[in-house]
Amino acid sequence: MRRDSRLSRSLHLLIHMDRFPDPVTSDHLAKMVATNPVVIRRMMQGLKKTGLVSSGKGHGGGWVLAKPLAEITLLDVHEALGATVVFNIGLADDNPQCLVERAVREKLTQAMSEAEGVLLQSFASIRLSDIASDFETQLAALGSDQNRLPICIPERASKADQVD
Amino acid sequence: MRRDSRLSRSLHLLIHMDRFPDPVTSDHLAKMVATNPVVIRRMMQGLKKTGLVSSGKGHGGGWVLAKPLAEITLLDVHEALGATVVFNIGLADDNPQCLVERAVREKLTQAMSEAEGVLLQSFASIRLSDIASDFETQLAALGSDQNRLPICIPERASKADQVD
DNA sequence: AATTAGAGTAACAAGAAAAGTTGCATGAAA
DNA sequence: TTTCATGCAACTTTTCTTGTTACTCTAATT
Repeated sequence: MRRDSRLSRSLHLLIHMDRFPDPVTSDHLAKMVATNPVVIRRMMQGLKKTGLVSSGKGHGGGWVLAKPLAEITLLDVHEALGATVVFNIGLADDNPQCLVERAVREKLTQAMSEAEGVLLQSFASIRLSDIASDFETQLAALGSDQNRLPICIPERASKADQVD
Repeated sequence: MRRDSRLSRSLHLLIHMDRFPDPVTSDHLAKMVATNPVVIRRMMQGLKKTGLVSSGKGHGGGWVLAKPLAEITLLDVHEALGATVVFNIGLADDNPQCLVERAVREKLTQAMSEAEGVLLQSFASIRLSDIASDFETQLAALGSDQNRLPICIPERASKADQVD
């Protein structure tokens, strides 16, 4: 089953953007997650509308965070993406007049909205800075053995620090 | 986004089957939910394997419940369908060596498995008989005004009670 | 025995949704 | 004025689910 990986992807990219001094282009972001720049732009539109990021055109343009990571929760990103549907389980509407079907829908709706509430509450309680510090901890644990390149390769490819 | 409506559909059908004296054919069930008999058979295979229903071939064959509704929970049906994926939210695997991506995956996995636990626990606590009695209550509330046909039309089309 | 009615199953077609791609317009900096 | 970037629309590709067809096997009825 095909799942929406935009939340996961944008969290990943937003944290990388925070570590970058300059605006990051869609091209650059696309390479980090092995996709096409247009896919990135499409995904970022929602984040821009809700004020999580901003974009600049032309020379030196690209994407920057509009808020510090500590002021962005997973719920903010989730909602900004317009990801309305959390569950993969759907309510059949095969025979709308049937009271049996309605009773089924009602019970399933109850159960699912309870669980959705739990998920969204978790999301609301997690800030991007929490994830970033998890990352820093892991990175520090690796010590100076940086040969493993434990981050996205394009992260180092800023103008000041060209790779290859 | 396309959601899996098999859970909803099979609950609906299982409750109708319970109200039927005889085995119900795939054809009959298919008409109730406006689909093809093969789709029904496919869906029922899992339920059969886990002993929720049984099937008979040939004349007078069809599907019957193998257990009373009170001994079947939503979780039983959910698992029997092999519906492993509960969420529509996926974990990107764009750059597996990246520690940022890993930190994101870890946090999302935590949040999602907590919510999944809540959902499955709800499912475990709801028996099909609970839904059936909700339905009976609604049906009784309608009184004798049965002209609205508040159930699937093919429900009445048993041999003993032919319609049209 | 022949017929009819059903499940079981494999292979294929249709549909839908997300992801990816291309091309071009627009705007900003060099 | 050229270059580099986003913005956007249209199209293609991919992938998954659902639906469909055709056939086999089995059991009851006639």
